[in-house]
Amino acid sequence: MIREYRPELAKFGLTYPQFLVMMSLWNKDGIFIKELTEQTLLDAATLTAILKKLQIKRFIRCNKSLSDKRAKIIQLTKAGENLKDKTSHIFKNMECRVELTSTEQKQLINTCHKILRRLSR
Amino acid sequence: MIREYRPELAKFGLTYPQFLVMMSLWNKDGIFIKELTEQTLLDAATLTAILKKLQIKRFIRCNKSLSDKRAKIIQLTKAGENLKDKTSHIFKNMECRVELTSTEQKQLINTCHKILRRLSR
DNA sequence: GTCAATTACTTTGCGCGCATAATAATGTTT
DNA sequence: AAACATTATTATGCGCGCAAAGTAATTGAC
Repeated sequence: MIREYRPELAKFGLTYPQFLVMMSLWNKDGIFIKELTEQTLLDAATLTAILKKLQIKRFIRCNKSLSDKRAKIIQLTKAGENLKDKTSHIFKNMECRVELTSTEQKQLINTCHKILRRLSR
Repeated sequence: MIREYRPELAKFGLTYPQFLVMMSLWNKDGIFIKELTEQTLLDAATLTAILKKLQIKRFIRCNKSLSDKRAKIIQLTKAGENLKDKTSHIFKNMECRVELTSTEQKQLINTCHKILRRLSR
């Protein structure tokens, strides 16, 4: 599925993991990297690299937090915000191509969560 | 799941993709890289790199085919064959940890195949 | 038989994914 | 207040995963 996302996302200069981060920020802007690792399940080291790329593309800004100087606050730029509507069709199209019933979708997500839970204890 | 396989596989000097290739060869030895790409769903370029590593570790041998000098035949060494029994517990342990009922397993595999089929047309 | 198209594989290059270790700021003990 | 542990993030290094381009051998068309 990630491979299939590639050509469409490439039109907006994004890879799938970068898209994941953007989706997380569209859902909640101005958060710490810590929170991003929880939302995306991406590793902190991986995120550092991805955020660097998104910064170069001017989709996000990273500033040191004043309350905790270790932490960084990740914020969308105007261009980053605008990307949300421009890319909203991509997920819908994939959902359509994959053609799972809502029951199948729920079952799949449910099974994956079950596996994750059992492995992480 | 791949991450969880890592520590156990590392004891035998294998990564998960390398293990995938070995499993394929345990199932059918002496095949072309072409057939390995179909069995493992790994890219040919990716396989080239993985096979190089397995060769260095002396688990496989690669020889040019006589009937078609473009193709390479991949064969298990004795050490490679022996690894099969030594590692047979690894998959079983994972199955046990994940604890899916056989219905859930079938559903999951079925759904994944469905997605693959629909994306590749 | 010759030449173009196809096929099997390799090379290169980039972006993760993650283990490990480092750095710097914050919390906690004593 | 000093020493230690913890936390947030970054740096380093290796192994894929895969697109794109390259090489060599084989097949197919004429």
